[in-house]
Order: sequence, then structure tokens, then C-alpha cells
Amino acid sequence: MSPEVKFAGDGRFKSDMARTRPTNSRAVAGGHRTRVGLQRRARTQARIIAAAVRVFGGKRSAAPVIDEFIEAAGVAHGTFYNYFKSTDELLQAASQWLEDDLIVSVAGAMSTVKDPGERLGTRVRMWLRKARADRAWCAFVVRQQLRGARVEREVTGDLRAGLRSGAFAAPSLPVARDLVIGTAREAMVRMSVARVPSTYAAAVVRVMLRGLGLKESAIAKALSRSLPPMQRRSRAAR
Amino acid sequence: MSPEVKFAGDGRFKSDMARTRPTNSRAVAGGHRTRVGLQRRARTQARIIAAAVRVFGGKRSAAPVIDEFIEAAGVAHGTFYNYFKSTDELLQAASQWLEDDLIVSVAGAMSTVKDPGERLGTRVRMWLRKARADRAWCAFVVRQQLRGARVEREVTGDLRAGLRSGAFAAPSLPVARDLVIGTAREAMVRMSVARVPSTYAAAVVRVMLRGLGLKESAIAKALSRSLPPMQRRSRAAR
Amino acid sequence: MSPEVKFAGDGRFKSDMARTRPTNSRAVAGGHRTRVGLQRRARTQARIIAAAVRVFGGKRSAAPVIDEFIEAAGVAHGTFYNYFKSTDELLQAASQWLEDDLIVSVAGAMSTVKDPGERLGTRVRMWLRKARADRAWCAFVVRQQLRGARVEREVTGDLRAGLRSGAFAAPSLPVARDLVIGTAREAMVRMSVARVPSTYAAAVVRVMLRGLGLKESAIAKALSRSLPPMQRRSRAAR
Amino acid sequence: MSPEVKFAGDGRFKSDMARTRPTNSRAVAGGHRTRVGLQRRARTQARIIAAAVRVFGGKRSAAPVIDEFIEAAGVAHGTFYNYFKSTDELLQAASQWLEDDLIVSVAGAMSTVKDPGERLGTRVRMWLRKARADRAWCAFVVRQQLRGARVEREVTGDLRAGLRSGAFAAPSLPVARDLVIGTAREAMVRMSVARVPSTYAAAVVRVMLRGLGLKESAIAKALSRSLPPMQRRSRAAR
DNA sequence: AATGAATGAGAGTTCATTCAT
DNA sequence: GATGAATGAACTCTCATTCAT
Repeated sequence: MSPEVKFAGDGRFKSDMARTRPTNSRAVAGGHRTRVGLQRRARTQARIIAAAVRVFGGKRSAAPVIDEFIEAAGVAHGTFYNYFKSTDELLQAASQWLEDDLIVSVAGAMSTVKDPGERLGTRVRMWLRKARADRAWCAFVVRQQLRGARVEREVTGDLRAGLRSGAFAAPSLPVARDLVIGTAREAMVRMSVARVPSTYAAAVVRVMLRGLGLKESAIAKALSRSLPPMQRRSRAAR
Repeated sequence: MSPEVKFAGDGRFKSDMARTRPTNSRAVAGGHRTRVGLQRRARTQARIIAAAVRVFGGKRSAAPVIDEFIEAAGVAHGTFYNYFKSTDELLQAASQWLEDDLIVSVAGAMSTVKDPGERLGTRVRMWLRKARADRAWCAFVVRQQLRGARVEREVTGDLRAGLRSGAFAAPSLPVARDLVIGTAREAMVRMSVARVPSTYAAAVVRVMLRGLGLKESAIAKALSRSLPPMQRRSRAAR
Repeated sequence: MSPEVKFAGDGRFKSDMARTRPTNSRAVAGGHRTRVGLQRRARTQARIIAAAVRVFGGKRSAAPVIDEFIEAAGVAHGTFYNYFKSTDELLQAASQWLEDDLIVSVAGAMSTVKDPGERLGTRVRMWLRKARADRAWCAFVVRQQLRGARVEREVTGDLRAGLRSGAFAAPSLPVARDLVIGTAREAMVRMSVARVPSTYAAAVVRVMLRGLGLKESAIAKALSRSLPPMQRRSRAAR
Repeated sequence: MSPEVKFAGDGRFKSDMARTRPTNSRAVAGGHRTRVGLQRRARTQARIIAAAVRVFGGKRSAAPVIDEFIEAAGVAHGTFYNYFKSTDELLQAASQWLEDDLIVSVAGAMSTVKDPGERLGTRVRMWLRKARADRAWCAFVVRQQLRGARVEREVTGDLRAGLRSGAFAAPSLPVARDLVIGTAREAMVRMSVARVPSTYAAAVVRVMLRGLGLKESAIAKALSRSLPPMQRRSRAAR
């Protein structure tokens, strides 16, 4: 798990993440120094984000504390503020990075699956596999309430397709969504505090698909699919 | 919703909730002043708890709290510490009070229901009815993670019975529990931020029971039961 | 020099000086406790303001630092913020208090003087007497740029009257004003860093009135007036 | 207004302004590179000083500065410290440069004027003309308190001569000095925040000389002198 | 019991300064 | 020489907690 790849482009988020001290514009032309500086920026930012995921995921209590992030990342106070204006902005960035990470790795597997039941089943199985393999990731996502907009969109897409095709039989889309998200989230809560057997993910998906009214044969088919191997982030920050 | 009744006995929790100043032992002998004092204690404590539920449920962020609690309760700083050693203790107390409240009101309805499917269905329907009727309660419970030990025990009991009797068909108890708790919680998250139709609760319970493998006929029967009227707490604090 | 009197009313500025923690409104009814609390508030605020005058007047460098005020006043960090939201607000309050103090004490003497030359001369002599007697006051006023609106108004009033009556002969009101304020300020700068002879104030007023074109006989008359004794603030804070 | 000329010699102040890195002694031998390097040094330093005058003059508050200076000068943090050890040193340098600038340009005009009243009048008129023409200069000088040692010396010289010759009639030298400096300063304060009519400077000088007891005929003579044209600094930095 | 002024530890933030490139 | 990422001391500000009344 490392935020590195994300910053390959120009070394920082294009979004609203304003640096405190703007780069001298005359230097942008980009020579060796510029490139080196950019790389350094990217690495530092990645380290802070990685630390944030570790710390926030591991925290028991509620309040995220800047000092902890700073210490975990091994940077100075001032450095933190060169990259993020607040804890919230950091958490936002980390969140988005993690979500993108997941979505991208899942999207590959999705491209060849057409059946809504299989799609949804595969998707959730991949999440839970990831959650089981990476406790920090799992804890972070749970604490952040699994609120990612993209995750939401993907799940909703699968559900809508399944409801329309008649494969799913839920009373309404929101109800179906609450079943899927709620159950998956609770499974991840469990994973973030205890080990679960390797069969756990499949079992969860089974009851979830049952709840959606999928036929047992279709459920069996969805669960028999073998998942593609987990993608690895290129290099680790720290 | 008022914490009053709970404290009828001696005006405070018997639990580990140590008062800062020990009760004057001479007063225990119990004259008029003593009785008045105890009533006052009970009322003040109830006001603080009620305020806590309102404030904590209504809060968006995880931000600071004590000042808000005492302002909402209309008491001074010092007064707060006469009753609770910390915010956490207050939240604990409020939590337990709310949970007891719910369990008690549900327990009545449960006594006449024997079938595990019907029991679980009725139980969850009553929760969701309560959640829909009392947004502050709902928000508070959601924020507190629905972690009540008694709630957990009751649900687990129903599930174990259903699995043993063959009415439910989940792969394991933990999986079943995650399905039920997760889905219910997600429904409550929804209720705490938006209005839902009156049919929502039943629909949620339907998919939940389906997920547990209950037969459609049994589901229909569980959902057709009419719920007993909601119990009202005796008197309101403030 | 003590801010005490000013707060006799309700113990705080009526202006925009909002307390951080609002007083519990139910307690306002005002019994013994209320009165005691108000007095305490008034005294603390007075101490902070007095300390501010001392510290800010004594500072060599530019930046006023909250820690210094706090230490000089002998209060805790939190206490400071119970009274003032920022250094600036404190300085504002101190400024206004000092100005009011001066104006009030001068106003008494003014009531019996009608001639513009005598009025202005007496006014400035009283300022400089005060400045000589209270080095901290003098330094504070100098640092604050002598920008008080009321001071400005009073001087302008005298000048306008003198110009209209023909007693003064300056080319314009602004020029006259710059002569008076500039010279007085520079005299105070001197007083804030060194001792001056007791005749210094009269000498300054002499050249000032000369600059305004007052006749020598009128100047002599203005300077021969004996000043009323300096008023003392009732009680000292600290 | 440009600090350039000043550094023609060796590109830096001879004063106590220690460079962080000592000049490479081998380079002193002086080839093409050396000359180019020195020119570059001089230009960069001039840019920083010019920026300082602009920024510091334009600032309203007393707030932080270095970042603003380097941004305005378009140099990096490190570059700044190649030239000045601190903000204070920069301000000192800028101050001295501005003062020298003024003194030199005034000195020329002075050489032909012998009468103390005329000398002082001409001197102040030239200051105020400069202040009116260059708002940034004016604001900078005002903020720096007009504390230049040379300015002080020149004025004192004129005053002493006038008092000895009987042309001036002030009670003492310090009083005369406070009248002159204070009034001029206040006029400059006014100029730094608002436009004044072209007759303003003469009017100020008139009341000032009156204050010094100069006869009206002598004042008229001093004010009738035409001023030599303003000198221009050779080239502009930036 | 209740009050609220006072407290101070600790979180949050800035900015002058250094130094590897 | 110039650069700018990194630094951390110094500052501002908040808020849970105490205690005299």
C-alpha cells in the first residue's frame, strides 16, 4: 500500500489542495532541479498520506490529531502544512487515493463480467479480500464510513442493472443498497478488529445475494468464479 | 424521550459512575431535605443526559462537546462534573439508558412471539419504527455505532435459535449477525439524514430475512404481524 | 493608572467585546454570587488592560505578543481569551480606556476656558504633563500613533474656532492640525525615551502656538494659566 | 527609485552586512566571470531592496514580512539570505539607501544657500516634494520613524546655526527639533494616506518657520526660492 | 447542589532559517 | 549564485477540568 503511483504526473493533487507557499513561477520551465524537486515533493506527500492511513486506521478514539500524523510520517510540523491545510484535507486526500486504488484494481476484473449478480458478487469479494489482506486499509475505510462516491456509484450501477433485468428482487434500490453496503461494512468492521477465516468473504456474499433474491444456482455460479490476482502498488513509500 | 424514570431509585447510576463528592452519610437517614435533594439530583442528571442525546445526535462533526452539552442542558460547568467524570462517561450513560429504553419496550412485544423469524423480524421492525419516529435517538445510536451489549445479545439469541431450528440458513452465526446488524445500521444511517417512506422498515426486514434464507411464506407472516403501540417514557425532562 | 472605574457598570465593555463563553442567562437575576462574579470579572479585565499598557509601552520591537501580556497580567492563557479575542482587541480596549481617561480629566479644565489659544495651550500642556508623569502611558500612546478619534475631534474643534475668530493664522486646518499633533507627538516620543526638564512642555506649547500665528502676548497669557491638579484614578489594579 | 547605483563599487555594503558565504578568494583576481558575477550580485541585491521599500511602504499592518519581500523581489528564500542576514538588516540597508539618496539630492541645492531659515525651509520643502512624488518612499520613511542619523544631523545643524545667529527664537534646540521633525513627519503621514494639494508643502514649512520665530519677511523669502529639479536615480531595478 | 471565573496542558499554525541540489 | 523543500521554535488558541463562592 503506497500512494506513490498516484503522484507520478506532477507530484501533487490537481484538486483544491493549495500549497501554502507557491512555487516561484520563473522556475517552472523545468530543468534537472525542477524534476528532482517535484520527485521529492511527491515522495513526501506520499509518506504523509501513507502515515495517515496507518494512524487513522489504527486509532481507537475519535479525534484525528495532526501531531500523530506528523510523527508517523517522520516530517516536521511545517512540512505537513506545505502539503495539507488541515487534517480534514489530508483525510480527504487519503480517502480519495484509497478509493481510486480500489476501484482501479477492481475495474479490471469487472470488464469481462456481464451478469449483474456475478458483477456484484465479484466486486464485494474483491473488496473483502483486500480488506482481509490489508488491515490498515480496512480500518481506515471503516472509520471513514465507506462514503466514497465512486464506490457508491459502482454498486448502484450493478444493483440497478440487476433489478431491471429481474435477476434481483429487492423492494427498492435504496433497500438493496443498504443491504449490500451495510453488510459489507459490518464485515469489514469485523475484519478490522479480528481475523476471519478465508471462507468468510464468500459466506458474506452468499447471504447478501440471497437477500437480493438471487437464485441459489446463480449465487453458486457467482461464488465459483476465481478472482484475478491482487494488484500490487508499484513501490512502497517508506 | 426522557431519562427520568431510570433514576427513580436513588437518583444515580449504580454502575461505575463515581460521584466526585461522596454523598453526605448523615443525609441518608432521609428527611424531607434528603428527598427533595434526591429528586433534584435526578432531574438535573436527566436533563444532562437528554441534552447529550439531542446534541450528540444532531452534531455533524466529531468536534468538541462538553460546552455544548452543558449549554444545551442549561447547567454550569461545575454542575456537569457533579454527575459525570467525563464526556465519555456521559455518553456511556446516555447510551445505556437509550438501549435499556428500547430493549424494555421491545421485550414486551417479544414475550408472545416464539418463532425465530417472527421474533427477529418484529424486533428489527420495532427498532426501525423507533428510529423513524425519533430522529435524535436514531442519530445518536448510529454515531455510537450500535454497540450495545444487550442489543447484541438479543439478536444473537434469535439468530442462534433460528439457525438451530433450521428456519435460518446462514453459513455461520457471525455472517448472519453481520447481515442483520449491518443492514439495520445502514437503514438507520439513512433515516438519520433523510425521511423514508413508512414502508421502508418492512422492506428492509424483508431482504434481511431473505438473506437469512427464510421462506417467503414465513417472511410474509412475520411482516404481517401488527406491532404493539410504541411505549412512551413517563415524563419528559425539559 | 488603573482601568478600574471604567468597568463599574456591568464589568465589561458594552461594545463588540464578546465573551467566549456566554454567561448562563438563568443566573443573571443577580444575587450575591452574581455581584461577586461581576466584580471579579471587572478586576481581571482591568488587570489585563493595565498590563497591556505597561508591556506595549515598554516594548522595543514591533510585534505585540499575547504571551507577554498574559505573563505581565499574571493570568492564564485561557483567562485572556475569556476577555479578548485577540491582541488587537485588547489594544483597542486599552487605547479607548486611556483616551477616555485623558479626555475626561482634561474636559473638566476646559469648561472654564473660552479663548481658543488658551484652550489649545491648556489642553496640550495637560497632555504633556500627563505624559511626563506617566512614562508607560506616554509610550503606549506614542506607539498607538496618537490616533484616538476623540483627541482628534477636540483638537480640531479648538483649531477651527481659533481660525474662525482670527486668533490663529494657519494656511489651512490640516496644516494647523499637523503642526499641533506632530509636534506634540514628537515631544511625547522624546519623553518616552528620556527625561525632560519641567519647563519642556511650556516651551513646546510656545513654539506650537507661535506656529499658529498667535500673538506673543496671547501666548504668554495661555502659558501663565495654572493647570488644575491631575486627577487620580480611584483605585489601582494590582 | 532604484538602489542600483549604490552598489556599483563591489556590489555590496561595506558596512557590517556580512555575507553568509565568504567570497571565493580566487575569483577576486577578476576575470570576465568575476565581473559578470558582481553585476549579477548587485542587480539581485538592488531588486531585493527595491521590493522591500515597495512592500514595507505599502503594508498596512505590522505583520510578517520575509515571504512578502522575496515574493515581491522574485527570488528564492535561500537567495535572500545570500544578501541579508535578517529582515532587520534589509530594512536597515533600505533605510540607509533611501536616506543617502535624499541627502545627496538635497545637498546639491544646499551648497548655495547660506541663511539658516532659507536652508531649513528649502530642505524641508525638498523632502516634502519627494514625499509627494513617491508615495512608497514616503510610506517607508514614515514607518521607519524618520530616524535617519544623517537627516537628524543636517536639521540639527541648520537649527543650531539659526539659533546662534538669532534668526530662530525657539526656547531650546530640542524643542525646535521636535517642532520641525514632528510637523514634517505628520505631513508625511498625511501624504502617505491621501493626496494633498501642491501648495501643501509650502504651507507646512510656513507654520514651521513661524514656530521657530522667523520673521514673516524671511519666511516669504525662504518660500519664494525655486527648488532645483528633482534628481533621478540612474536606472530602475525591475 | 449549583455556579462560572480561572486554569493550563496540549492542539493547531506560522514563518524565519538552513542546506542539499 | 540560485533554488525551494524541509525544518522546528515560537506563537496562537481551545477546551476539559478545578475550586472558591
